[in-house]
Amino acid sequence: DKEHRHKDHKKDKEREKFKHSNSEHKEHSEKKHRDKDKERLKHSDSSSDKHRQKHKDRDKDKRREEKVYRSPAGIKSEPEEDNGFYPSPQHNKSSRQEYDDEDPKKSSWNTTKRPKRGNMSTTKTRKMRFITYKKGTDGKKVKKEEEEKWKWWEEERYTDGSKWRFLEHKGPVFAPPYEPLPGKVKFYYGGKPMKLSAPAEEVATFFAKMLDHEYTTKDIFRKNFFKDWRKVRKMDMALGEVFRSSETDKIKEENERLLQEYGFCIMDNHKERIGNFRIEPPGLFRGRGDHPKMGMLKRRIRPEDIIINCSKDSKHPKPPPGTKWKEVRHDNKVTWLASWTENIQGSIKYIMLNPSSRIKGEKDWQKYETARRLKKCVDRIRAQYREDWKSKEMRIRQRAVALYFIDKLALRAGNEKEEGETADTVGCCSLRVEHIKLYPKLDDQEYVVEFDFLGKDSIRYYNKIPVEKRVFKNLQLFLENKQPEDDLFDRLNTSILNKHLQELMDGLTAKVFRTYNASITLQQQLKELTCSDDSIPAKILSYNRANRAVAILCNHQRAPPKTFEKSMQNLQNKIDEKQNQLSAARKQLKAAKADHKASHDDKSKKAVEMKRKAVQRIEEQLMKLQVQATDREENKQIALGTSKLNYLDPRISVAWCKKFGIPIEKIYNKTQREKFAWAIDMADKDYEF
DNA sequence: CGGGAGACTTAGGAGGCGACGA
DNA sequence: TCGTCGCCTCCTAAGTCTCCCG
Repeated sequence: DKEHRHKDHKKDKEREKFKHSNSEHKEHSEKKHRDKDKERLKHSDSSSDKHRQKHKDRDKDKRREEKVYRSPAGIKSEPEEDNGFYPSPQHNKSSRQEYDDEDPKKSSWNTTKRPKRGNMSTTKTRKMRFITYKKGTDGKKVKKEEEEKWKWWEEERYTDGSKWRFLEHKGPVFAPPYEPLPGKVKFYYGGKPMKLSAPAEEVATFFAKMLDHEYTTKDIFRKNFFKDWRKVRKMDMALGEVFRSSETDKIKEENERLLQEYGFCIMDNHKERIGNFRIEPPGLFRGRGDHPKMGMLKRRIRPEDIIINCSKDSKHPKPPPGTKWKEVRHDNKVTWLASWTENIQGSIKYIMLNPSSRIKGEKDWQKYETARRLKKCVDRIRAQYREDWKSKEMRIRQRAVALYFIDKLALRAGNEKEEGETADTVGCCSLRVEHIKLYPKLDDQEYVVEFDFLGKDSIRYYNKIPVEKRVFKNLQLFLENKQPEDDLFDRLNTSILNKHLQELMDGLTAKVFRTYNASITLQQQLKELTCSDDSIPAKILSYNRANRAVAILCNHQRAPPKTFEKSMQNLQNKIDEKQNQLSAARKQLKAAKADHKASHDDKSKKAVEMKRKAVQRIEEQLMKLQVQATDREENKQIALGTSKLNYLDPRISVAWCKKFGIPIEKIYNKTQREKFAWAIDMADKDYEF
């Protein structure tokens, strides 16, 4: 249970094992510190203002002016063009821009310099073959399924900030309405049966569904739930038994049919998959970590809550019979198809496209191009922040130390959060005094900083790292005259930091460092770990290890699988068994040898050879099992998926596969291959991040 | 300039499903 | 054939960052 994580001491201890002072690879040579940090920098009014309680009124309905954009004609059938095979590194490169331009100023992702996206309807559609493997009907045969995929990455992009010209979709799928329990099922309160209205009953079932979950034992959860449930029951009394049961039964649609009907949209002449076309069903809010709002009722979303976004000349989606949309707008400066305001935090939720879509893919690609531009100037930036450690100004020193952490430890930026609205988690800029400990000497290391805080999703970050003396002295200075709950960087926030970064490099923000460091680490690790004469499984193990190095750097953790101990035990049993087999085989070999010594005949010689081979085979099998066990153990609390999906430039992996003859399916599953189609198509074996 | 709304990315868990071995 | 286990998909929370308004 995740929210126990930071409280459960044992688990924390376990986690600690996997965290170590990583990131040494980014250590740069340090000049001798002449600066004795003599000048004392004041931070008189330090931490006061950042701790103010903030209030806000989220319910204000600030409806913006409706923006209208003219769109060109609708869907046209895509021209058939067969160019290339899958994967196809040999596409016509001349037809697209080069993105790895040497001069960052000229980079094609620089918004102002971006080449124009032509009129989409005149652009010839480029396609690639996308192959998926499926089981045939006989259950055995593997069927190759080829599909033509649009190569959006070979087309020009919009330069005017618009995201599309034409957008048509069918709107979201609503959660099926509540079906009341049969009359004989009764609700008992204080031992007495009690009649509940359908809405009250529904909310009661939300709780009931979670009964075997840890959540329901939590005080805050129960309190929040009961408070909201009571509201529902009060409403019943006022309104009587009015429950919208109009569209009850016919909702049991086939999932596939629903997907086919609502799962796609037409954007700029192309059919694209929608990411989340289902509206989130009502239920009890499950926050992560120690969330003050856990257990609150997440209310049902109705058509009247939904804002639809589509192009004016498209066939607008129809609301369910007897209902209306909140609004239909035509804003092509955004990518979402529908949105609504959620009632727990008052934030907006969106329906957007799948990661395989052009609109997401372009953005993803752009993200890695920005990170690659950082690669070109990271030395300069590092030199600069090291220089800034000596600044006379407190704010500059804080900025420089924070940036150093973000770079070295891949910490998140750390926006300020509203107190009491969410779990108490922090990132770099929002670190508090209580989150770090300084050790001038620890074991055999000097100037060690110990980090211990809850980050995103209340995942604990624990790390002890030696830092440079100047950083250490600065930290001591920042800590002066502060309480544990005061901000470590009281003169800094993410907005200040990002503004500074923007000046250092166009498009640079704090999170670019995470992307950059993750990708460069993968590339380095792959270079280091891959042996060209290893077998394919051994190479894949190396890949996973490189991936794991990144996951550790980014602190991507998971709860150990529930069955972990058991499956580990099973594996261990297998290993033991193999070991027995091995010693048996060895004995037999010995016997055969003795036999051969005695008889010296051909038959016994053959027997010796046989036994020798058997021993060898078993040794190999044992080795394999042991490697598997190590791999699994190492991966116990590490989640590889997040970095693979969000931080690692897929072209590095693709290049690696091509270079070593690894089938791409070994490292990317179908979904991932769809998301990274652009990279699979364009990266050749020599790609350098 | 600060605060908040808005848009979009990043995140781990639940649950389903299929491969595989007993 | 059955049970186990690990992978995949879906889900939605929780971040980052930008923009706009007063």
